[in-house]
Amino acid sequence: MKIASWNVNSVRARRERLFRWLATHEADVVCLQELKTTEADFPFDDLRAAGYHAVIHGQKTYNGVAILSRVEATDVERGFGDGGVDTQSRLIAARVAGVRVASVYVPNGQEVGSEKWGYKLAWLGCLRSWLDARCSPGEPLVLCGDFNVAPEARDVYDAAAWESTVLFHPDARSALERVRSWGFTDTLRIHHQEAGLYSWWDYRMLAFPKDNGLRIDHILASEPMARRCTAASIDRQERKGQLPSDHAPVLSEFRDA
DNA sequence: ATGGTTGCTTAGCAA
Repeated sequence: MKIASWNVNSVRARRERLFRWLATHEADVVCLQELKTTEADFPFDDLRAAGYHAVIHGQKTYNGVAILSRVEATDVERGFGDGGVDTQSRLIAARVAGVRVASVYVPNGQEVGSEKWGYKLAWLGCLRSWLDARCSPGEPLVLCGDFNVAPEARDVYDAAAWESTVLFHPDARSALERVRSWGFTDTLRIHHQEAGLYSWWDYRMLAFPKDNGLRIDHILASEPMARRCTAASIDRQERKGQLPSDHAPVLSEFRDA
């Protein structure tokens, strides 16, 4: 099973690129983030024609997450399901061919110390609570998405400079580690140890040509899935050319149970 | 050096 995760930064703006990418990579499951649209404007019909079912937790203008799958998903959950205060569409989970898949868009946090920063750290705490309450480390589970946090210095082009920002601040890294330590393995690091593997580059300041990137998109696997992980990669190619997303897709492959 | 770019929505915000 080939599983991908991609922050498309508007599914409408990325429509052509998305369909071209799906046809090229033939993933079994694709988690999307930052749809920036509701179900009304989501291309369900064209995706069906391309061979994908889709379940989405949409939102107008901001956020929005989806799971595309060759096999139809069941047991769909939208949000933390706690009847709580979270009005932003940042989590969808479902079962696909015996594997539980979650697509998350963690808040960016904007500026350390801001209200949005507090929301980011609280949201990551809610994600850990959701895992504790609704999931088991012993089940086949993959948690995919834009976490808006780079785990380690080797995931950041200039760690010292980025440590004071929301994407690599020690408090953000601690909050991410608290999620990971629930029982996940970072699948990219099963297969690749080198520094400089990035999934996001700022649109500004020639960040991509200079390779000033960070690895903030992750496919985390529970132990039963980590054992089955045979490959992991980042599709840096997709960041090139005219009007790309600012994120590259990340991919991991899993052998059958 | 608070710049620079993209998307949504239409002047300003979010990333």
